[in-house]
Amino acid sequence: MTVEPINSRREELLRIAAGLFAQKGFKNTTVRDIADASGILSGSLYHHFDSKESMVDEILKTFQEELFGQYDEILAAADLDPLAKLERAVLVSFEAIDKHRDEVAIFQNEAAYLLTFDRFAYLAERNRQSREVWLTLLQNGIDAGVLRDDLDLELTYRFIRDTVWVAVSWYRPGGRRTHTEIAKQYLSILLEGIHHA
Amino acid sequence: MTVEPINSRREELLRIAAGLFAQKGFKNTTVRDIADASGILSGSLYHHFDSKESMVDEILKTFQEELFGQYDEILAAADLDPLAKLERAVLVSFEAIDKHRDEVAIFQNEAAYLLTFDRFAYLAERNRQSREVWLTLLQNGIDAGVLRDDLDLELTYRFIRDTVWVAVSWYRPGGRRTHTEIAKQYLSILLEGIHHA
DNA sequence: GTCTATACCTAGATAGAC
DNA sequence: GTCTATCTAGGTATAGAC
Repeated sequence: MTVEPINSRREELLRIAAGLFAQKGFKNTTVRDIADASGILSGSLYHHFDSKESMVDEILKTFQEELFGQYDEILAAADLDPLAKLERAVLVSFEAIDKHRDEVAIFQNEAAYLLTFDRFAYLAERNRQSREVWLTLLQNGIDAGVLRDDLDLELTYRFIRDTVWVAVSWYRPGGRRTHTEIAKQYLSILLEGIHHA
Repeated sequence: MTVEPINSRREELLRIAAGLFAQKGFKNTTVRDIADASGILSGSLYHHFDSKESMVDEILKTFQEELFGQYDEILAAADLDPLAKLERAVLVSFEAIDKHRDEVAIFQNEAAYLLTFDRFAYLAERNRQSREVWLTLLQNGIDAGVLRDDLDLELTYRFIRDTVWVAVSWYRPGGRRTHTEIAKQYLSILLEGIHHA
């Protein structure tokens, strides 16, 4: 006996829209595309949503609340040392790429464009927050003496951020390697380098 | 005394278009945007170019010929050992980000979309070629014993490719660090890792 | 080489019937 | 909750005057 959530149709439509936004881009996905993929006509979409913008807004907000909640937990975890926290943050990010591929791709590819609209100003705040998280993790590692202190912190942060999220452009679930395996190889390169010891 | 090339107006228009394509995306840049930025009306653009597609086509082709020419030189260089070749390829790539920021950004952000048109099929060929270059450089390093042999080659290739090119999203000439400084820090992380020795 | 004027199409969105 | 029908804006591209 399944309890049918009151908004299941709405969520289904958002799931379909997210797939298209991720694949073709927000601007390049028409409301007719979304309607076609959903088996209805474009006009009918407006019974569920105000606009195309509202759809992508809801998709991103829901996803980001979950992700940043996880980062907060890691930062607050009393039982993890700085290195373990950094590793955990990378693992959690790859988990997000696995579980919420469309949402990550939309945020990666469309944020710059969406930021030109007032209603998406909160995306800039999320970017700041993300920077805070990684910089804190790195600085704690340096202070504890486990991370190199001769590197430019800002560059290192960008290096990590970019390598993690850009993986969404090629990662596919069910591929040769699980997201955990990929995360571990990434961490190995990031921490130890590819130079032979 | 300057020799005015016969096509300078055409190149000027392409330069302006490239800036807009890089900043706003190909689809999201209208021919009216390009005309406005050039101080002419949209209809006048068609005196110089067949279509918007032709413009981006010419921008990408010109850039890629130069870049892949440089990679070929590195691969063929008899006086460089495997590690030096890898370093040189990274440096050349960051140089491209500095000198041809718009073109790199367009290739990074728009290739997936453009590939849906037949006329841009050559972009897939360039991707294959790029993969060949990095895989060869890495394999040569492993064979020579200077690079770790316990990593997934394909993942390592993607790691390098992504970290290098994604820098175009934040690098700005005249910033705190030159492209050469950035390339060297990147190489330091890539080769030695961020873990304290 | 650029402008004027415009054809033609596709986009997001709305109103009211069912 | 979906369909029919349609409005309006804005997009690419063209033709011919200047």
